[in-house]
Amino acid sequence: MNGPFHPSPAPGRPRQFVLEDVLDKAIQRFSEYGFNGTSISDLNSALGLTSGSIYKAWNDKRGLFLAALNRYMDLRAQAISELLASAHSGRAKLEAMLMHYARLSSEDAGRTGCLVIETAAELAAADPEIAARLAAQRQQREAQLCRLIEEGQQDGSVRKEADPATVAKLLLAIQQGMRILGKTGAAYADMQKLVLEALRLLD
Amino acid sequence: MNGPFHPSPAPGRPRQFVLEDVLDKAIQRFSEYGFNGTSISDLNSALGLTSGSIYKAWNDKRGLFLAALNRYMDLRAQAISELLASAHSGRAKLEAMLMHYARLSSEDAGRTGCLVIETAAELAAADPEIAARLAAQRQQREAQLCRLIEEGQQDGSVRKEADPATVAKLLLAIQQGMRILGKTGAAYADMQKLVLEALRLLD
DNA sequence: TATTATAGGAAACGATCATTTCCTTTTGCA
DNA sequence: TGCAAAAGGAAATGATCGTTTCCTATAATA
Repeated sequence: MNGPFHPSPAPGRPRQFVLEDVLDKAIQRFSEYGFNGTSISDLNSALGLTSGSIYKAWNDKRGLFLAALNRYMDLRAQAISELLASAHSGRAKLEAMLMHYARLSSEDAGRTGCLVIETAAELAAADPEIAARLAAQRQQREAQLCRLIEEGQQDGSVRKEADPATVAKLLLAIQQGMRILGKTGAAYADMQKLVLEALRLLD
Repeated sequence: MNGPFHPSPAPGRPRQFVLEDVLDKAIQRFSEYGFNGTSISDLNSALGLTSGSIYKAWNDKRGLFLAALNRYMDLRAQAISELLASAHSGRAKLEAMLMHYARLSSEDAGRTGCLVIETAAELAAADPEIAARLAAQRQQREAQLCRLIEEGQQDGSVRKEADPATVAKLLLAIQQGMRILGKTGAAYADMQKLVLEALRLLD
């Protein structure tokens, strides 16, 4: 009956913050300092919430982290989708995607880092459930790249001799590698040149 | 007078463990679980040392971590040096180096991960001194790759039109990207194919 | 206006953290 | 054989951790 746009509000006092806004702050904090490097006390100031509110909303610290990780993955996938919509060949889409990563990996955004990579580095060995989540998302990203390469091979913008699955892995490695470079500082101009060089893989 | 090979031992009870052996265990532990994910209690069991011995040898947890990080960097640089010595063109050296990374990034070794990348992801924002150390080591690695590319351009094994500094950054990104792929599981055969594809950047 | 349901938030909880203390053990040397 | 010096190791320290408790505040509803 009640859709999300004319909701009858849940009983009781309504939440006084916007979940998504707080998750964005959590993404920033966890990306820079990691899960274990962020205490609840840190989160109290970073999110502007007391422990009570955090635990009511997400059960525990790990629950908040998972919510932030999921939102991060969603946001990034959505940004890529929009990017791809405005490019009109397999190669143009791959170029747009790589240039997007050049921007993400440069300057301040680069130093903030990628929450997925931070999580893989910090928690893959310690938390099998999170590791499985990361593996699944990587598989999706790899498949997406593979489709774009095949699209490029069909429209003639990508060389036909390339093995799509292998090039997809390689491009994914380049994307993630740029993110690591960004953690210790990368100039946008350098990352752009790097991407232009990487595009030779499609010729 | 006394060289390191016929030392008059330091006064007092001699250390009952080999520093390097313990550091290797610390490298393993920190690579998998990170600095903040490893407690002194964890180290007691992982290293087989009590807290007293750890603190006498390295002052504190961070001191042990820095010693492990330095040893890790040294070991890896040494392995690469040996690899390069047995290759005889710029391209062959770059190929050997990339194939070395394919091995490091695959299977169990890949899941263990790279301590440098783990540290960049976890501590670059929180510890400026460590961040500077990482930036310096990255600069060295980049310069080494750059020299190998230039060597290849001179011996004709690498295309002369490539900008060595840019290709160096790109190869470094590929190496580090492979390491991230390895954290969520990578087959050696796939990483090998990835490297062969990447070598097209040198044509 | 009273009730019910949930959020906000301060304070307290036990557990675990990194580190230190202090005593024992092992070495070289007088 | 006793002393100085440094390592090994158990136990204790204070701080901080994640989490819970409990009370207040704010909403819809009867």
